[in-house]
Parts: sequence; C-alpha cells; structure tokens
Amino acid sequence: MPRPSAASAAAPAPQGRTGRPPVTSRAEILAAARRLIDRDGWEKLTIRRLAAELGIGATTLYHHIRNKDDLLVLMLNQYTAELGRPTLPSDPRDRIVAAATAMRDALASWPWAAEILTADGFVGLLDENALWMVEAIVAGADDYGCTPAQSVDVFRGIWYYTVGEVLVRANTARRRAQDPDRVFSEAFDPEKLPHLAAVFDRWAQFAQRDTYPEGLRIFVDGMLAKATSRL
Amino acid sequence: MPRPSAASAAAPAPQGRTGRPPVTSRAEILAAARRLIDRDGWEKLTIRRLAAELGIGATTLYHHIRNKDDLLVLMLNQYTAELGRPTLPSDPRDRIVAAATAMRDALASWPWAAEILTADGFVGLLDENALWMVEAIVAGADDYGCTPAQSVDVFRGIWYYTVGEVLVRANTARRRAQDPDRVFSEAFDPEKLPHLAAVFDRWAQFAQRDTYPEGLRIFVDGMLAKATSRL
DNA sequence: CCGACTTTTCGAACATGTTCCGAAAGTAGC
DNA sequence: GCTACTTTCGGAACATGTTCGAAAAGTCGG
Repeated sequence: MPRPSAASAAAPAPQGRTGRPPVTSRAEILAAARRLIDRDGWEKLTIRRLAAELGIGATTLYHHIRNKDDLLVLMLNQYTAELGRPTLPSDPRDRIVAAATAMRDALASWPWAAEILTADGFVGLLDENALWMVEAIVAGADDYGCTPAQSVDVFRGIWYYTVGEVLVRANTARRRAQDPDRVFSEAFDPEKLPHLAAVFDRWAQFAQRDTYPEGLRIFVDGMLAKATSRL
Repeated sequence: MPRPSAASAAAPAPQGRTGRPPVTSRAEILAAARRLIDRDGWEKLTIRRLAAELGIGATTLYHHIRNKDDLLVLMLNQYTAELGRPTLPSDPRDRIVAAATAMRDALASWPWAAEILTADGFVGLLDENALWMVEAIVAGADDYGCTPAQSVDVFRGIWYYTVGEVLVRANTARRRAQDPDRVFSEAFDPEKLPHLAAVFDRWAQFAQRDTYPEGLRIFVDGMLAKATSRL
C-alpha cells in the first residue's frame, strides 16, 4: 500500500527503506496526466498513454493509483486545492447558496466530471480541499436552526440537484459537439404529447439558459423554511 | 437503417423484400437480453453473451441496435410500456409531483439505470411510453399558469434532481454490496470540518432515508410560486 | 439460369481498463 | 559475498464495446 510518502521522485533511498526503488511517484503521475490533458485533450487520457508519457509500463501505474477513477478524483482534489476558497457570506442561507454554487462551478469547469461523478462513493473520496463546500452547506443549515438530520437532508437534496445538472450539462455539451443543438431528435405527436409538441422548437433555446442558481435558491429556501417550521 | 419492421422473427420473406434474410430481429434481441438479465443479473449482460444467447455472431447485433446504450434505452422503453400509466390527479401541482415520482420510481427499480442516464441526449431517446411523464410535468406547469419557458424550467429542475438522486442511489447501493454501509471511509478532522465530524457516525443512517418526495414537493412548490408571482 | 443489387452476417482486429505473476532491484543480517 | 526479505516493475493475458471489410444469401430484371 503506497503511503503518501514525502518523496517527490527519484530520491534513491530516503531512509533505511527496503525494496526496489520506485521509478515514479504519485505526484509525477498527476503532473503527467495534467500535461497530457492540456496537450491532447481529456479524451486522450488513457492508462497506456499516461504510462508512455512517463516512460513506464502501463501496469506500473496501478501501484500508485487504485484505478482510473481514483486518478481522476485525485486530480479533482488537486484542482480544487488550486481554486482556493472564496470568503463565504455570513448569512447562513447565502452561505449555503455560495458553497453549492462553488461546487457546481468546480464540476462544470471540469469537462470530464461526469466520468467520476458516477463513481462509487464519490463524495467519500474527496479531501479537505473539496469537502469545505460540504462542510459549509451543513454548517449553514445548522446555523439556520436545522437539526443534524435536516442539515444532512439539505445537503443531499442540493447534491442530487447539482450532480444531475452537471451530468446533463456535460452530456448535452458532448452531444452539441457533434449534432446541431437539439435535445429531441424528432417532433412530438401533437395528439399524444400536446404540450411537448407546442414547445418543441423552442425547447433547445429554453434549455440553453443556465437556471441552476435560480433552482438552487428555490430549493434552499424551501428546505430551510420547512425544516425550521417543524420545530 | 433498420426500420421498426412488423416482422417479429424468421418470416422468410414477408413481402417483396430484397437482401439476405435476417436471422434475428430487434424484438428477439430485447427478449434475449431480458432473459439474460433475469437469469444471470444485469452485470452479466454483455454484447458477446447476448449474441451467444441468440446463437449469432457478436457483431451482428450492431445491425439491429446502434450500440449498447441504445439497447438499454430500448429495454427501458419496453419496461415503461409494461408499467402502464397511473391516473394522474387533477390538481396541476399534484400532477407534477405524481409524474415526477413515477419517473423516479421507474428509474429506481431499474438498477442499471445509471448506465444509460449518462448517455448523450437521454431524454430524446425515450418514446411515448416514457415521455408521458415529461408531458405531464410540462402540462401541469402550463395549467398552473406558467409560461412555456417557465414550464420547461420546471421540468429541467425536476429532471436534474431526479437524475442525481437515481444516480447517487444506484452507486451507493452498488457500494453497499461490497463494503459495509458507510459513505465516508474515514472520519473528519474536527478542526477543519467540525460540522461534518459531528454528524459523521450518523451520516449513513440519515442518508439511508428516502427524502426524494419531500425534496421534490419543496422544489415544485417553490418553482410554481416563483413563476406565477412574476406574471 | 445469370448477373446486378441489396441486406445481413460474422470473423478479425483495435483500444480500453484491469488482474496476475514472475522478474528486477534494492536493503538487512550474516 | 551470500542469502533472505521487501517492494516495485512490467509483460502477458482477459473481457469489454465497437469498427471494418469481405463473404453469404436472398430478390429482381432479363
């Protein structure tokens, strides 16, 4: 099990350390992956290419990362660390909204987010550089007067909404890269689906707007109101 | 491009039809896929196994389905057709909630839903047996007094929330099959993440409850209220 | 019966993520 | 120097989804 050892790279034998000396490190892998993505695009980031970039065997990578999802989560953690944390508003409600928006923005600017968002226990793999957003949401709900259970509910609802938005956004973006922008391929039968047929030709236009913040505020307000009214 | 021809299977030459006679059909493929899933579980549904079940070459399948995602969407459409449509409440708000809940339930009882939920333009691939839920939501918003744009917004928000819930649910279920049920693998540093540390040991318990309906109602109420207040 | 045309079938091949397992390359004790 | 022991490396192999191209098996017009 490779501990996050302090050695960055080819320090021959940092201490009384036994075993074959490693030719690479986790930090080097992350750097190479980033290089590869910046140069060729994130679709080109494969295990074998990454190994080639490092000049090592493909399977060697699996001694430093658990699997590809794990690698992407590590990169996301590193990325969020660079983003830094904004100063959050003092009002609990505004703080929740700000943290959730930061969460969305971080994932939205991460085009391959959809790849790992579906990973098992994704939230549990994040480190403190990303978890401050979760903390801020739960803390905000707490400060507003929610019980612990209600605070967790607030986060879960926001999380569902955010995951769905990022995922749909990523996939429609990927589709727009090929087809013209149209969500539905063919028109609807006005007999059976009258309302959908009526908005058919404007759907793409409507769906193009970013309604995440509006929906978020509505959700947060509703959750907080309901939670505290029940006390 | 194989049209949805009426031929179910090995009708030798239904009409003046040219070309090599097909040895299988889309309907047979769907039936075999279902058989395979019922017998061995949905993880075992692979292209090659499916072809073997049908006694045909693996690549032959690609003349009847576009790809595996397409196959799963076809199966979902077939499944929703069997589910039938509930009688919806007359009150617009209740109708929206009922349709969204039906949407969630259909996907939740579909353990491999997460596989295709991330497919490009997923909603655009559904047929009328599934789209009635979308229609009902848009119609409900319309009847409540929303503008077309607002109605689309209502659906989109619900859709994000639903997709996220189904996806997270599916993945935590998959994880629970291996590990004990714990979302976070290790405890939090009480210094940096105090609120998360405080609820750490109760998180799994809280997260186990089904809060989808509650969050949905809050969201729908908020969206409808805000939309009509702006007229 | 024969050649043109059309549609379907399917084996070979490719890239991918990942597991297995033996080899390599060090240190520690003697 | 020699023998453990430990850790890392990496090639072979596997299953997966999918593409390509050539062969097969029909119909149609003569």
